[in-house]
Amino acid sequence: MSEELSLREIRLQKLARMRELGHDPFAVEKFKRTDTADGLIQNFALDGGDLPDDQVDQKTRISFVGRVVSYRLMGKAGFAHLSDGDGKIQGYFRKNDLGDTAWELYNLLDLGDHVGVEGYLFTTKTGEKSIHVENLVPLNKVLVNVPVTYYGLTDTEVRYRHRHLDLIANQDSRKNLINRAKIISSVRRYFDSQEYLEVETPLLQLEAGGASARPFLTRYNAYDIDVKLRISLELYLKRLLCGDIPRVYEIGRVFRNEGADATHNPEFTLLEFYESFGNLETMMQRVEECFRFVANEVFGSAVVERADGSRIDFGKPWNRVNLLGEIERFTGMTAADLSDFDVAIARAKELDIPAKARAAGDVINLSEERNLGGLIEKLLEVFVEPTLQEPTFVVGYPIETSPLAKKDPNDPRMTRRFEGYVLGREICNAFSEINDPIDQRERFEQQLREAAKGDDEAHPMDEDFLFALESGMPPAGGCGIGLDRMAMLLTGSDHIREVMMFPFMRPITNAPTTEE
RNA sequence: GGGCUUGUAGCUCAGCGGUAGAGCAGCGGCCUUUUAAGCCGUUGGUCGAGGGUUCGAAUCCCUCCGGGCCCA
Repeated sequence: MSEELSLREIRLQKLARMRELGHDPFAVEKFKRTDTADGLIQNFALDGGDLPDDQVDQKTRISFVGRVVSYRLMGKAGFAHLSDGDGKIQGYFRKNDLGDTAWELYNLLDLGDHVGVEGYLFTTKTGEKSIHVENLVPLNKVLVNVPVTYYGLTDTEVRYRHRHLDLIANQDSRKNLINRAKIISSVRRYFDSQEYLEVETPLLQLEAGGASARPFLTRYNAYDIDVKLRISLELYLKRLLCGDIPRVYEIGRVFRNEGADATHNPEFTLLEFYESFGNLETMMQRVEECFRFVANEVFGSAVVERADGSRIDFGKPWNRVNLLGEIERFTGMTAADLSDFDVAIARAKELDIPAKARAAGDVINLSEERNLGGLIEKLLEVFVEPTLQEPTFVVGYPIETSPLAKKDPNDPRMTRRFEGYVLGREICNAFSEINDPIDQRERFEQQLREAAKGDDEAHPMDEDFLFALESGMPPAGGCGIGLDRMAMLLTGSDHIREVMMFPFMRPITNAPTTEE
């Protein structure tokens, strides 16, 4: 073979030679495998199978399919490790046992090719459980280098842009991403087991509501109208409560037109669930049960041990604290101090809150705060959130930032809303849902006033939703959980991209070569 | 949006003003139980892109394009 040939050309020639030999890899449609790699290794041990070579049970023939991840040719015999993704097992190939054709096929293999093998199990001189291959069937031919080397693939950009390579090369990535899928499947099983109905609601909406975020805009040509991609699931799910579906949930993609960082991707997977005749305490129980259920199902224990060695116990109830109480505890600002915006700002200056924020490694600029609710949430974020390492529900959120939550009957400034925190990170948001259509309309009107003042994340008016409330919605609790963040929490991942198969990546404009 | 950091062979990385390197992968040999096989030989690079400084730039400077971390 000419040495000037590219890697691709060399492999195409090998492919051509395989076809000459009557073994076109791409013509093969199926290959029956009897075992997985992990299964073979385990059964091997169960059989007491570490037999010396002369006692090998040649009757137990097995077939296996895998990708070539190592290749050692030694004259007229050779080895190759075959991976089925989750595990790998070594194959031993001998010219005398394979015959001339299969032996040449073995010689034509490259790292990354898929092959089917048939043979029997044996243990090598050095003690590795292996397949003594008697028949070899190439199942494809890779045309580029596949990163199956000892060094693996560490370039994060390549890992995210070409996830299949990451899945081949990195067992840790593979495990995280598979666990993410299992977590979501387990969440679904939990709600199914609790008589919740799983539904799907529209992604294309005329007004994107249910959360504070800017939507993506798109165009519906047939109707000649602008539409928006949803930013939450909330309003349609509550319309189903109005339709007397008492327990309903959706796991779906939502889209928020904002920056991407370690905890944000422009599209992410949201779980929202609503339960008629329940309130925020009901939601707390659901969250506790759901995390316990998922931890047990996916990780085999209510105590989750994360990759970084830390442990979280979902077996016990979450801590419950009052938002204003915690702010007073960590800042000295009392509920009375936080009863009026101007009073609060003056008191914050007295207590030198900005300096305390700097001491905590954060920033509070009092002149940037526009209303009491915003200030309260800022204080929470800077002084309280970092302290919430154990699973904790923080109860009682300001009315200005909670336009869909019922008022607290004991404090008109606050709502019957909580957020759940673990390891200092917000993990869920829940409340007793407003079912008073008059109250809800007033809240929306207040949001319109905020929008007029320049808040581009203020909630839009939604007459169809209000009509549903006027038709009668039972009292209900509702809760949202970002499942990507839940997966980060449970797998110990520090970046949202580690638990999303295909995170959004900025396009490459000066197109570098991705092959050759 | 701001700061720091990073981009060199298919992969993992070194080189940081003086003729682009190593290991692995690839290609040609030898080798019928190897283990990141070994031995001999060998191919492979617009050093992310563009501009500047310099006798000379992967290296120093500027802009841009990606990635990561921190902050907003």
